[in-house]
Amino acid sequence: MQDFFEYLNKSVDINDEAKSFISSVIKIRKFKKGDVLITQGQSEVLNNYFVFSGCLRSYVIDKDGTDHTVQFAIKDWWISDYMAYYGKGEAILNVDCLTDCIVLQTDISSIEKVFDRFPHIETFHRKNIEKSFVRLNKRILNQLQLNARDRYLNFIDDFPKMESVAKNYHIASYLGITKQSLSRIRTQK
Amino acid sequence: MQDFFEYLNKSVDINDEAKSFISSVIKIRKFKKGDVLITQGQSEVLNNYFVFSGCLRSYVIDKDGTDHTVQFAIKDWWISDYMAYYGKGEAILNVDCLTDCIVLQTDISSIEKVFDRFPHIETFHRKNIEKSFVRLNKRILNQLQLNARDRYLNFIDDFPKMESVAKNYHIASYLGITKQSLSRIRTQK
DNA sequence: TGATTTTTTTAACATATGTTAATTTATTAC
DNA sequence: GTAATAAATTAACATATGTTAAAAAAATCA
Repeated sequence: MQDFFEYLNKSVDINDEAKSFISSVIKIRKFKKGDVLITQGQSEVLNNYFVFSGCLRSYVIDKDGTDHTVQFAIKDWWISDYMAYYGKGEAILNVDCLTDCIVLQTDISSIEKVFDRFPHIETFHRKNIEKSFVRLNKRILNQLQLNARDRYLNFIDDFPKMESVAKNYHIASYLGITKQSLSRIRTQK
Repeated sequence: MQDFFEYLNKSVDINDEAKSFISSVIKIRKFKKGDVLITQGQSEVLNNYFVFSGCLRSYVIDKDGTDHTVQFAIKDWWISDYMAYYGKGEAILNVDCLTDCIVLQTDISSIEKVFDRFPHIETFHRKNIEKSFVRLNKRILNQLQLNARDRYLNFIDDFPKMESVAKNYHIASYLGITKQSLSRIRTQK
């Protein structure tokens, strides 16, 4: 929990009142490798997760059984199915643990209350989501202009730690190629 | 200008003080078809544009001269190079007019002041960007799991008006395919 | 440690999409 | 309205990536 306030404190002043209010609405949860936090098709997604340790992944399994990775998350990252969480529909994605994980669980209605009471925390969040938006813009651009090999090189550059924790086929699924193609790329690197 | 307050008023209460402050920091601008608002490589991007009428496009031209479209914008949409605008670097994208346009021009420092003085407007913006974030998540997912034909069908579904105003090759460049491929898809639809 | 399961690699072949170039159609300018 | 220019289509061929299947390597487990 202290970890979380340290993370917040890097960018925003959190007084005791905010601390105690936040503490009262969040929850630390521990998961095992393979545990599932969100399942595609579930009626709603109310939680957003902040990662203390471990690695999680959000992805969809399509009608052919192929999976497509939207996001990985490690320490200090947030993860959820944001299409359902912000968009208020049923879950499109699965979120599960690639390793044992410790996460902080927030729920949307409490977080909105936090924003209401502490506008500077809303500002902090707003700037974070602006950054996330920028990251996605860059990813779209990558997807549009780079071939598989360059996307891969980019990926290991952007997420150097990811190669050791995610499987080959997880990364392939993030890049939008098959594991065989990634293997091809990897050997002739 | 009145149009803009109507747009805001749909989602947020704007009192006279807010109105006059906002009026003092925004600017209506008219552009001709082909006019350029942002050029890739320019040292910074300080403006975000709200469209009253017409159609604009943001895109990058890569080293081979191929262009890749990030976004189209029509009435009531915002457009800029958000990687540079929020990310504070040099412009990665071009933004120009596909038709004659009337836009409202905002600049980032003034908008931050608006947010400071009127927190409910920041909330409004925050929710908007959450929605944009959701849209990009969906686009990533489309790009990962659909073939060119399905992406195209999706596109005309999402942006039914776009086909009449954007060129074939603009749409192709948004979908991540060549104009020839789109032509192929279109005829055998 | 050895057996089983999972993951990665390899290879032959298939397919979607890209490339080049020519032709047709539509748009713009005089 | 005609000429000039821009855009869209078509076709032959090229290439990146997908598919299927098998083999090799690595990880897990009893």
